[in-house]
Amino acid sequence: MELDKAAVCLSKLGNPARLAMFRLLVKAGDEGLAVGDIQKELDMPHSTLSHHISHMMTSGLLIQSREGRVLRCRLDYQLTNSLLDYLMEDCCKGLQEA
Amino acid sequence: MELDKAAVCLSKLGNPARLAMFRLLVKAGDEGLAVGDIQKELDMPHSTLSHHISHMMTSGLLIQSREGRVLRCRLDYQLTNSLLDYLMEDCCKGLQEA
DNA sequence: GTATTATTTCTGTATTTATCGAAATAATAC
DNA sequence: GTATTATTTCGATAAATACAGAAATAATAC
Repeated sequence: MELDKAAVCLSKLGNPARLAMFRLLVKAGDEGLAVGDIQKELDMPHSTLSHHISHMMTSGLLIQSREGRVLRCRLDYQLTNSLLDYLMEDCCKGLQEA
Repeated sequence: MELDKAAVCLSKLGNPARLAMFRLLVKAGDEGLAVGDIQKELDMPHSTLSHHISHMMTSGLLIQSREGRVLRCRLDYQLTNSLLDYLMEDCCKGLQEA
């Protein structure tokens, strides 16, 4: 992963409401959660929640798919893992590039 | 780790300049880096760099120690690992608390 | 068609964060 | 003591982000 991409993802996760949402989705796993389910857990105005969801989508960490009237949210686990790997990449190898 | 603590750490890492600094320190390992070394790599005004360093310190991810005229920066690897662990904790276990 | 449910988009305001020059502090050298 | 080096703190301005009410869209049910 590139630094700028990682920074965007981390900045999105760095908000308590969005991190709480992320944690719910981690627990939910591949099934994901409907926006309404997230709303029930986090209890915030619709517009605020939706704003946070759209932040998460622009980072790519969250993927939405419509199921009738319901929008279901899932994490992109591959991207999530790339992000976590990136943080510790080349640990303790020293500063020289390559 | 608690959600709010994790959110603070992630928000600090979510800035490109600070993430670049974090990555340098990951590569540097236990030796860490002097502020001046970081400055050389990142090339930004002293005051801006110092501001970012102080952000990293308030999160606890970065620890400074004085060595004569030089301030040396190291990562708190234990905290860093707790943060990474926290993100994926209880993955796919479902939403019920416990 | 109208009503209901689920969710987003719009729009504005409040708050936080980023940036950086100039002045200040801390340590060593002379 | 003065000078030099390393780094921070202060203070101001610019930019980004968060928040939430009201209106809009999308899908289903009737």
